[in-house]
Amino acid sequence: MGLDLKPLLVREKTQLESFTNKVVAIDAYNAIYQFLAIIRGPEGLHLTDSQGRVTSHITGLLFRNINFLTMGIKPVYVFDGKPPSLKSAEIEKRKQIKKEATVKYEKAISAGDMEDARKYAQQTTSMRDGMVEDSKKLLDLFGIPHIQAPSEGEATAASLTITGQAFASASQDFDSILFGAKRLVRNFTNSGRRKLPNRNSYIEVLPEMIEFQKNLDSMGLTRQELVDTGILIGTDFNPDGFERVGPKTAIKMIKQHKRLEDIPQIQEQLEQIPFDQIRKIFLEPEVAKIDKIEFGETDYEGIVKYLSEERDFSKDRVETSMNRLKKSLEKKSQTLDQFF
DNA sequence: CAAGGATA
DNA sequence: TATCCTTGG
Repeated sequence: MGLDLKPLLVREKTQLESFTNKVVAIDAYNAIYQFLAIIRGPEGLHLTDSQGRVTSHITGLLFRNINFLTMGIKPVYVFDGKPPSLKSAEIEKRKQIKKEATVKYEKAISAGDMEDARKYAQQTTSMRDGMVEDSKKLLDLFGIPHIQAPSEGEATAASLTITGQAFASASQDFDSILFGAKRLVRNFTNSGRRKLPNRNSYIEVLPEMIEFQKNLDSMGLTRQELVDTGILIGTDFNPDGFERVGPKTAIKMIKQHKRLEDIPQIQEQLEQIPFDQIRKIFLEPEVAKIDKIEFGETDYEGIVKYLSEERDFSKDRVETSMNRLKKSLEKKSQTLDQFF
């Protein structure tokens, strides 16, 4: 599960419109994963093409990017590279959860409980061969740039906000803040409704902005202290955190003692944790250095062709959406022309 | 998730 | 017209 910084952060409601003309570095895995988890048929199975290849992530990317481009938002997708070796415990943990979810899914199916089936199917979500390639191919057709991070994608996304090449980084995970992202935007989508895990009740989910400096100020911490606070709570690199330490206790400890080494009550546990290496992952992350982010032209026909001919999307449906995008951009450039 | 038809 | 519900592949 990610890092539970939520209770400590100032999160401000925002809207997609305030990102017009801004470059936003999107955590590609995070976005694709979300699509894979949520875009499913009635029994919890993915959408697929006639060859049985999953297409849920492509559907998600198609419509979301149409919306971004329509609004003049400039998305840049950042893909994960090789995870730091310290992440292996967390990765193993996630695998185990998926394994258990698979069993529960099958049980729910044979019991005929479709609601449960869906729930557990979502938890089995995993990235398969080809999905990254599919996604990159679609982005290329859109003319949307994508960046390969050497290691954690969030680290590279954060660095783009620091160099000023991106206005914000978009992800659901709070790790971005430890990586120093100037702005993190969560729920970077415009559909407000999201169903609660349990019942058929819905809640409004709006984009929210988390500003780095504002948060350091409000917490009264330096970035180093924030990273130590994160380690106390538990990061992907020490997923279990510390016993009986949650967000509130963590920040209290750091405020009082400033650094992990100086908190008396955790010294025994601290010996088991490579905290210095974890600090380094967040404070001196390995990131891609990018000269200039280049946006290309959208190949409208190419997108229709790829999706309808190769992935069995309805040609009509894709065409309608692409035409709407084209029209809206033409209109925009016309009003701009009139201006000059 | 996002679109679009159904519904009131 | 605004919200609900189903569908997409």
